[in-house]
Amino acid sequence: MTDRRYPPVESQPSFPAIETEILERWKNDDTFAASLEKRPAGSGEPDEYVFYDGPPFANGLPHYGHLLTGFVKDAIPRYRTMKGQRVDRRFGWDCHGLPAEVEAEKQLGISGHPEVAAFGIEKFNEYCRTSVLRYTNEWERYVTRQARWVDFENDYKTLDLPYMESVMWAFKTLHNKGLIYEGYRVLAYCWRCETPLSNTETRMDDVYRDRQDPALTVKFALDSGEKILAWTTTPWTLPANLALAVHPDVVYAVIEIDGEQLILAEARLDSYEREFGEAQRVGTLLGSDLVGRTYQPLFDYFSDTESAFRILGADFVTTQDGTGVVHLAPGFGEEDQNVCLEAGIATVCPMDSHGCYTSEVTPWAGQHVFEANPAVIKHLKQVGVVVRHDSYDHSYPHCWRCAEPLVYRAISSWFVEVTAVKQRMLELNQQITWVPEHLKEGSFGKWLANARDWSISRNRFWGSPIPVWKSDDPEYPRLDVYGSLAELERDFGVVVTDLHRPAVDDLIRPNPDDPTGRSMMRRVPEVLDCWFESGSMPFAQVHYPFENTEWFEQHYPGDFIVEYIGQTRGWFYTLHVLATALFDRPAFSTCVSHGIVLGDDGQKMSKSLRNYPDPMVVFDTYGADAMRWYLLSSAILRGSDFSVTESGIRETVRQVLLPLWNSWYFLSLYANAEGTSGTWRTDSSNVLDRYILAKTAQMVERATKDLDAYDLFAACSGIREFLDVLTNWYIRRSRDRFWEGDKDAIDTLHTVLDVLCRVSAPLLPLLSETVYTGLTGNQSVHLADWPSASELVSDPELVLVMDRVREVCSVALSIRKAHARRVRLPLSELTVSHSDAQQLSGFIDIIADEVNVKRVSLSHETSAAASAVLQVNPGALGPRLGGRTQDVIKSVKSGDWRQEGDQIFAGDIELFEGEYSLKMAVTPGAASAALGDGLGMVTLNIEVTPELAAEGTSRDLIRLVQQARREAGLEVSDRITLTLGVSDALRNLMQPFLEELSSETLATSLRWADGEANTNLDGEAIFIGVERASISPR
RNA sequence: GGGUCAGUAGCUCAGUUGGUUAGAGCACCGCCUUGAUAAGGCGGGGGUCACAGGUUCAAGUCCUGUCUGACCCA
Repeated sequence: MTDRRYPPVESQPSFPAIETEILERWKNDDTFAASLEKRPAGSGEPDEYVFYDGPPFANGLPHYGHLLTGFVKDAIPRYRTMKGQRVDRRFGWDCHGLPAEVEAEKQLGISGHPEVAAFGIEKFNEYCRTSVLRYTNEWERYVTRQARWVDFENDYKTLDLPYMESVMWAFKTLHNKGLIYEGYRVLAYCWRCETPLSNTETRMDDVYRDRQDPALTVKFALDSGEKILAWTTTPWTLPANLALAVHPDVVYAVIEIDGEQLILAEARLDSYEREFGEAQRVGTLLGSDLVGRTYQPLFDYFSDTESAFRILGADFVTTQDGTGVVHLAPGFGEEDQNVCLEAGIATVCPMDSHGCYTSEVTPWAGQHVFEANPAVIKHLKQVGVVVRHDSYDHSYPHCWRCAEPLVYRAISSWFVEVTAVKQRMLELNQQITWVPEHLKEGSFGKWLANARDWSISRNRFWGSPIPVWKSDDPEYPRLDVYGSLAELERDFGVVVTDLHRPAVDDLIRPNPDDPTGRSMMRRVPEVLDCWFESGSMPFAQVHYPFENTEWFEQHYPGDFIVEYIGQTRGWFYTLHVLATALFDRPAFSTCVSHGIVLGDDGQKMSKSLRNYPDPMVVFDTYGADAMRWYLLSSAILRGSDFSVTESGIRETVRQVLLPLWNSWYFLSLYANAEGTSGTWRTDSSNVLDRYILAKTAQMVERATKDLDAYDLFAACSGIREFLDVLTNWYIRRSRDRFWEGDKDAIDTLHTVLDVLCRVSAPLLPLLSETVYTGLTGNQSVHLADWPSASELVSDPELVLVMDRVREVCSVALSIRKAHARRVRLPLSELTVSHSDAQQLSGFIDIIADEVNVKRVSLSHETSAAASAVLQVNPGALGPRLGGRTQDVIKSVKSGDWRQEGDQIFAGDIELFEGEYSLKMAVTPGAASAALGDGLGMVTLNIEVTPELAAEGTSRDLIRLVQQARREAGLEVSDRITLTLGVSDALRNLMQPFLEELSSETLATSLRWADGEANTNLDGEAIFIGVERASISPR
């Protein structure tokens, strides 16, 4: 067993090469599957941990945002697995939705509803299907390369028939609960493409362009006698006017001209100078005074509309332009519609899908609304209500496909009545843990509180169908909602194998309520918002409730989801809506929400700006673990945005990966030189060993706490700090012991690295795997158990004392620096003066060695080089003294304090135990420095005797020889013959140190000879010759 | 216009229930070290904690307002 050797470890590793090797091994051994099998599913909590994969939309390659989310989606499940829980991870694909259609249209060179219909819905959808799956292989390649373990074979797709059936079930269940209704929703609409546009589409670049429109100011006759002026840039909407809006707080002027009293915002009077320059001001009103007044409609097409033709109050009214009075046509404006709905005014929309007036607007029926503008204006002028007609330049949205100006139009839509469950959603939100925490009551909570009904239908082709069939004859109305394939089969008599259009549209049957047998039941044409589908993921991925009902009950809500912060309005929200409405439960118990990944210039990542390193290049240059650590240790996991820079990734390699690797290299080097390897042991009595084991235990505790809190940022910091202690203290101070093959040291470092690898496994899965498997010979670190601090050493006192030792050394080195005494130059004595100095007694060898002094003295006396300084403790002082606290602090700072026996006075005020401490300050110029707690100090004897100087020179010489060995390319254990060419004086000076020189440099012989000087010692040019000795005893 | 978050060193960010002299990494400068060495250590400069008020014995921290930025909503 003990003759086991570590595998050879490269001193200068290629991390990408190591990573691909591990990935290959995982693939061959199917380590992921093994890690699942090792944790058999039990009865749900607590031996299972439920992770929901938020489906990406894969119509492009993954970018940093996806990779970051993927790293978190991997790290947390790996951690939970090591903690003993089973974590199934199914990959999910979001397949439906507008991006797929847009991509298909682009590739097919067609655009808009009429063209798609002409092309054929079946062919079009078939194209969408292949298009969305085109990138799946690439995605798998990236995800695998980033070392994310996820089940691709058992993935779920929103286009799968079982998935779609579950979505259908959800729709019907909501309908049965009375939470689905059909209504109107105003959307941006392209009359040429005959399609509504989504928010995303109206926010694309180049959508807003300057355009000149007619601007019309018209008079509405109030029933109270005055006329109120409204302004519009869409005169064609005036026939559909149903109300006017004023701002309740705006001041409106009443003016009189030509016997008419006119009302408009006071702030707008100036801009109507031309028309009303002669008018008399006869009154002033607040908007709130006007609210509720009624007026005569301009047209009589909708004159019997209930509650219409009134003045309403609305906050969005401004006095930036127009008259401060807004004409409302609820069918043609979203705000118009909202205000009107609140006032109980129905939505009318006398425009057909081609943008032409319907027959309701009799004179211009069939005419395109834009073309009808002049006719409408002409008519209004004829009836004498036009006050002004001019033109207006403004930025106006255009269709991004066909560049025609858009209109806003009320579209028939299906809604989920979110407002009915809003209260419950807020309550259930209380059960969710949010990271960062402020999201709960912040963005998410506020968003819930203002939730409006959710429009879930889309006038599109590629998606889950709205499962509603309607009678095509209003004489015999009937509406059927379907919730399963079986129901469809029952009514339509065919086996349904595809729920996509057009197959699903072909399901037609006679209306059972129509005795004439003429009317037919036809599906409504819309498809579902794809967010409805992704929100259905927890149950739809397992085909609930048609299958897996028991499984679902045990795995809902999920334990953990993570996505970027924007999903508070997206996936997080739709999950929560459906969970509340369907199951009266939250969908997830913890949600991590990270920020946005930016380019190296702080701007959004942009291919054209080339402001970020290509992920695959980073994988090939630095490796996936470097990228993972870099992202996971950044503030992005605390919700803020974060710039990815190549230098940052390089820095990660230097600060994290290399130290870990170097520690492993170091251990393997010396253990293998000794012909041995380490074993798990925590019982070394060496203080350094005990210290690092205790530090390791603390590191484990902290990492566990941080990972339990999903604080990957903090977990990374803790490990990094530990790496510093490990490499810059433990290993550096223990070099000699390793050189001597000390088994305690080898076993201890072996044990520490074992634990470190396991703690790092979620955060550096590839590197920790290489080290761990090399170290232990075990199959995988990811099959290991998460370490527990109790496996190690608990010795908080030792940790405290050793940390004090490190501080003493650090202070001593700074004194050397201040007095220009290089470390190779031995000094005679270091004195630590501290009331607790004796606790360092077991460590004086370590200190002496580290700071290169002959002797370390411990003293509890205050050194002459220091003077006492009083420090107050305001925390204790404040409660007793109140307002006088500051006086005391001021006195003490100005030196106005004194000690009388046991009593301490600051000014006139006596201070008591606990309210102050007496500390030491160092006299300037002395070779001493205070310790951090101010209760002690370190003094260095900086006198350099000739003996010490000579010894220092000998150390310089040893170092030069070592350098020469290295330059000669010798192995660490090679013996050498050494040739020195120095002056006689120097040779005499070195005489006492020659034995040490030989043993330190493994010189089997030392020859004095001349030679051309090739280096320099203490200002003297000397020659050093190094040759490999022929016999190597090892 | 409203909301959320943020504003701390040249850059990226920590800063725990208010408490003495506000920290880290990077970058810069200087020094040192080297049998882990194309690595590492020590030290230095660099801060009106965005601004203005307020609460308090005491504010980077709590409150109010303003400004700036990001995101969301309108």
